Amino acid sequence: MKRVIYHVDVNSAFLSWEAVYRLHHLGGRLDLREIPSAVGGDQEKRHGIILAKSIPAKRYKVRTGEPVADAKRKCPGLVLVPPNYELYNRSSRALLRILSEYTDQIEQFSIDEAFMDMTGCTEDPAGTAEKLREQVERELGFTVNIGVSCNRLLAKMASDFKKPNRVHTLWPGEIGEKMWELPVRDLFYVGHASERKLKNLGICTIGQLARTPDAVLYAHMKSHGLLIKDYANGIDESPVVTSPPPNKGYGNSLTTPRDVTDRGLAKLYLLSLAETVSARLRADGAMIRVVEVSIRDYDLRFFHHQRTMATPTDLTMEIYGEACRCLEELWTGVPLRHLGIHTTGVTRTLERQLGFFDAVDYDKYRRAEEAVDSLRKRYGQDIIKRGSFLAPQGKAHPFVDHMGGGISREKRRPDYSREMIL
DNA sequence: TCTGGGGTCCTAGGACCC
DNA sequence: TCTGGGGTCCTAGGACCC
Repeated sequence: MKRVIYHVDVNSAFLSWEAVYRLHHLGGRLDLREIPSAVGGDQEKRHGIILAKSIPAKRYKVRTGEPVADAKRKCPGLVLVPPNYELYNRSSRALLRILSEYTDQIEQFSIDEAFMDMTGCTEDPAGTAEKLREQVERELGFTVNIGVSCNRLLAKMASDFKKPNRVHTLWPGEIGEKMWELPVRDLFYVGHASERKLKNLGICTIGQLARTPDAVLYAHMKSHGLLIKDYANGIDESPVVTSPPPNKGYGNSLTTPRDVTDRGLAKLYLLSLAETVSARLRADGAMIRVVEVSIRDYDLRFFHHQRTMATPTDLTMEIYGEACRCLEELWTGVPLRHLGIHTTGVTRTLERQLGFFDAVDYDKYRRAEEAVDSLRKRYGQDIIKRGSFLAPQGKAHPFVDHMGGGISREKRRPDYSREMIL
């Protein structure tokens, strides 16, 4: 049977969701989608990047991921609104509910994108996609593009054609006419670095890439060159995966409101990060052996350093301790604007092998941290705070809420990264 | 008016073992 | 003493995605 795959992509997702919310719940008349506008982080907190923009803003060359300051320079009248991740999660779930009326073979690819395997579900793939597109607009008030083809790659490429509120097909027979003329940068998995290498080889369009000999691509780009050549020819056998694979790693990071030069403050940030990371590990029944600390300095230079532990752990204090040792070995004391903890080497067996010289009474600490987890789950993140996060006068420590979320690819899981534990 | 935060995968070199 | 080859693990760095 011929495969039928849809890729559903919410048009200007965060911005559309803000626009609909303001129209329906705040009784406003202004539709953010019709004026130059964007969702952006707080410049004061140094989170100032564009997370989504309206189509009118796009005409001013405002780009997702660029600094808010740059966007304002290009488009002085730009209306900026702060992000509201809770709203986006709700909107995303509402979309998924409608998609699930058409098939249960759904892969949520990010908060605003999903693949659907519609094989055997429709005699008229494009027509059914039109019905779905109309239903989303009618019931939810925002619009989607739907790409229709026989595999994920082509469906994804098709959904990126003319926007908004459109259905496009990209069957194998249409590749030459609809995809090969596009600049190579538009191809999935061709980023900045690949574009530059390809340009040096005289390859500017997807069609040129499709015809380049394997040996040339392998010599310059190794296996990635062969992957994108397959994509340029519309070749992709990957299945629609309905449940996300288990995490290979867990990490959190934050940009600090001011450069950090004080070791004590840096370690306090690490403790906060260790708490959020290890709470996610415990919630997932995962343990890790490798702790990595990453830093970005005032000059935006990036460094990281990792250590491997003898025994897997999910304890805040062990991860924090290892993170501190990483920081000591890594940091020369240059002012920092960003810190992160990433853990890898995941094990999912809950039994911990007790080392003979295990210094920590694991079970005792584990029970204590689990108790805090469940209190926070029931009564909110603020129910318990560490003493070290409180300033001497009993005032809260001058931290900001650092788990901002973002242009997230995160799948539906307990959403610890959104909440700040401080 | 300087550029967030969450991931995955690949490559390459060195250590270490057989 | 000098010569191998293959495998795994660890670490760092880079590229890509949303």
